[in-house]
Amino acid sequence: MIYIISWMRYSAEHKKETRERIVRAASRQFRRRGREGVAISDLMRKLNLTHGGFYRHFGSKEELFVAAFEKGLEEARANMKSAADKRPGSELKAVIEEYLSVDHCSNPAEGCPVAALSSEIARYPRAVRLKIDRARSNHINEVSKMLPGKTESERRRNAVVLFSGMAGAVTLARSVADEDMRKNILQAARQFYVKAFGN
Amino acid sequence: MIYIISWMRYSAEHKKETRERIVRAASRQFRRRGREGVAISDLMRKLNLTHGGFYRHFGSKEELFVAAFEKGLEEARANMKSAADKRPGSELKAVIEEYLSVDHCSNPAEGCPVAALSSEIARYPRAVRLKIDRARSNHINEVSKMLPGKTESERRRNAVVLFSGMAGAVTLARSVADEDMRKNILQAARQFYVKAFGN
DNA sequence: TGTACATCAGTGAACGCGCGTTCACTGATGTAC
DNA sequence: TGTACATCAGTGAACGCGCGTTCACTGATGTAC
Repeated sequence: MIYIISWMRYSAEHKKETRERIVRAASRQFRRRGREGVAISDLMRKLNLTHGGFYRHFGSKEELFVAAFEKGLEEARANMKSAADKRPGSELKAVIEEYLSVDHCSNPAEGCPVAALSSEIARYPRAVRLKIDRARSNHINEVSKMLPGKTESERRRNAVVLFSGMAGAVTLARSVADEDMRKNILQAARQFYVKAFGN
Repeated sequence: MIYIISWMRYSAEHKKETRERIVRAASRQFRRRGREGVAISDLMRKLNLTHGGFYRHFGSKEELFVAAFEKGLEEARANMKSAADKRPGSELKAVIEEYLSVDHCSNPAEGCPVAALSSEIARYPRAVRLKIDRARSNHINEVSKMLPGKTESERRRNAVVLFSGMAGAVTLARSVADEDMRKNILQAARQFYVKAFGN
């Protein structure tokens, strides 16, 4: 790692790549620990950088958060796509079962940023939330293509209901200490949403 | 307020009442601002007390949080009961519509603590989460009495799915900056959950 | 009944710590000449 | 082609602030005598 940095230092692509590395790491950390739980200096140290350089890439922690949230949505869509591709003919069912899996529940860092971060986003300044609105609207548009419904707006409504509901179930399960209870929550939700939406 | 304190000072009931006032205020503040967003000194100042006295009532902020969460669940049940009582014959429908109302969405401080706090609880130490498990299990027991289902465990599963799903919808709506979008989310969820569960 | 004393809720200064942000500095690079 | 210079990603000390927690102190109360 260190030698990669040193022979790449100051190359044309270098800054973009560093920024990218910061966003990727931040996206995972924020989903795992929440915004307050991630310190810029820890984040930079994990990338073999020091905290001072952060401000060559971002104006503030807030700006990083927004970029990280967007990156998280992209990753989430990629995960869904790979789950769907594995079960042609039951794509939506596959996505639901993957979203409500023990694996997704136990690994928030690689999971859906809406499930991990919505309740704190609700308390952020309006300017931040407006940027997140845009990223999320786009995400819903993409995701709603999988959903049943005659019109686009009906598919969007279905996507919002399904994904917010599943996010609620995963968030509740994550907050539960008892493992059996956690599994029961996920299983009950899986059964319900597959019946309500799954093909 | 101040003279109430002074003539009650050191009376037998006084300590219990002060503790109660702290829990009640904390419960609202935590739901509104999250755990990190509430400072002990601000909280005490609002009650015309100073921060030093806090530790005569609680061992730590964590201990207060657990008590505040329990108080929040009690308040949430009281709200549900009052919504249900207003519409005999459609109790569950009334509760669903109240939970997914713009009013509940706009007032987290007086709302459901599961919707407001679950995602941060997921990151708390296990000891805290175990205490919250107990309070929440009891809450689910109470709430599941309203739910359809032949057996108690079926009613509990339904309660978990319904309330986690609604909590997810309210949390998502709260995180959205655009007001129309927020209303659309709540309305779509209301329609869906009333159809799926409401009587 | 009156007085000395222990109790303890509440006060407010102080401590320690973490963290976002700033800033003077470094040194490798590309460019102007 | 070689040299002086501007650029700018990255460094690490320092600043300022907020906050949880501690602690010596206050003073009203109930109690022992």
